[in-house]
Amino acid sequence: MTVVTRFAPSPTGYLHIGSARTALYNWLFAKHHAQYGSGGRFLLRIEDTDRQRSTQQAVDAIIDGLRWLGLDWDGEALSQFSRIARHAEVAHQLLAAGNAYKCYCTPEELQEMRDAARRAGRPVRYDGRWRGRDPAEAPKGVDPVIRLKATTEGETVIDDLVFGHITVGNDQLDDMVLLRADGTPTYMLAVVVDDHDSEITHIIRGADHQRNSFRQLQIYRAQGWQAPLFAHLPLIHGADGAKLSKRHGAVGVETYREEGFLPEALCNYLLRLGWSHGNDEIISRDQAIEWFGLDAVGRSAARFDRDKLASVNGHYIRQTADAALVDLVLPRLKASLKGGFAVDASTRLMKGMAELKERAQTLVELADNAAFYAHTRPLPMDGAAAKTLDTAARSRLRALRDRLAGVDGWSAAGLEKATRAYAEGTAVKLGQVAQPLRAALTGGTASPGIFDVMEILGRDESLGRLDDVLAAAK
RNA sequence: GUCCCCAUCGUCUAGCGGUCUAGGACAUCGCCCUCUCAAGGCGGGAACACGGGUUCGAUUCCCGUUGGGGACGCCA
Repeated sequence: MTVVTRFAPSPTGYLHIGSARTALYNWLFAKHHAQYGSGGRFLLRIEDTDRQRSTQQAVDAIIDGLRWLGLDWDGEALSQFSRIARHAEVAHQLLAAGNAYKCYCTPEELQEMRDAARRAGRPVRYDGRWRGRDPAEAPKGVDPVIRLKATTEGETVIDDLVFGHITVGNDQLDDMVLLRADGTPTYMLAVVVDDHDSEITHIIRGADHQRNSFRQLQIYRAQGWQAPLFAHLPLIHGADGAKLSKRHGAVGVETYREEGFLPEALCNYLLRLGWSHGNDEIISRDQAIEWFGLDAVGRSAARFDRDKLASVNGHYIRQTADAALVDLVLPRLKASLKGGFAVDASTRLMKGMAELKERAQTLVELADNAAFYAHTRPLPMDGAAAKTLDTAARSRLRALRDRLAGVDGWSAAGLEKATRAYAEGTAVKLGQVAQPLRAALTGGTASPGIFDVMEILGRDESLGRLDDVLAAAK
């Protein structure tokens, strides 16, 4: 049997980090079955029936996010809105079959009903007052909604692929609205119809949909349709243990992209957040496809830990080819350095990347650390660097300057040798010379090995930067 | 309030009755390396929520308590 999964986001303006994980799991599940089972497809459907919220930009944000993460879908993305006629058709079938009925309650009446229930400590739900009522009693001028005539006795059980048996009494499920007064379908109806028509076999979605699944199951039953299998994913929480939302800060995938996280790293982190394969932490996409299964998905909610994400990102940065990192970092540097962007920045970055990438957890950090390579003279000094360049340090640099200038070939090894010889000759620790050098050449107090830096900068640039500092001292 | 679900280090997790004096990763602390910062190596501290069962034996199974989360829309 071919597995068919889907990701069905509603366009809210960004791809939520939790939705991204849901998409990833659906994608992996389908890919796994495509490669190691008897077939798998992953579909994308945009739940855009709420016309107010659904803008093209919001849809684009989701699609961009998925593309960036490398989660491709089979076929065209389906617009749920394009299928409202079909949804209405099913609602009317349900009505004709006696599995649904018209309800003439006004929104105010429903609100009162809920308030009263809450006050009395009763469960808050529709009391079914139009369930058996004669439509002849319908009030004038009120357009009815169509509600499902839900089963009231017994219980509904889901054999959840991650939670196991979950049960709810049918008396807990009320007669939900299928078709609004204006004739448009509700989410509850549209999802079921679309999932059925698309022949979805596995619905993998957040645990916040658990209750919806029970209710939707009743629609499948009423239509005599075979229901798909359900797998609910524990939610991702913020540091405070509550469902991850805007108030927790960055919640959209594109924010992480801007903050310099690699898509592979984000996917790896998200994969491990709620799913495990023994003690494996860094898992390639191919391995993930091979190993992924719903049985290893955890059942408790996980807190989003940015530090761990950053650590994983650091791993991926170190794994990424130098040239690719240069391409990623160059635009960031051009934007931040503006006019101070040196012509041979790209060449220097390429040479220095191997050492640079050991020292960064994000592309933002990488760009910051690489800025001294890309900057034109004179280099700006940060506070600590300026402090390092005190009178004593400057005089040492002045003495060292010509020795360096005399080094044949300007290689890191030769420069180091000359510097060490100078330090030994003047009974000064290497650090007392190397740190001022670092400050003068990079404008900071932390950098890759300073002799490598000098080699990459080249003789003219290095000496020039040194002279800038020495001249400023006069 | 009603219903559903969850429960191992600070965090993510391994564990699927005895292999547990509970393993890994992130974070944290210390040491090594060292021209700085990283990376890397070594090491330390840190958890089975509680109470009952079941069993020869429970982190693992069952029940309860406590704690936490989610859902209760003519939103999706």
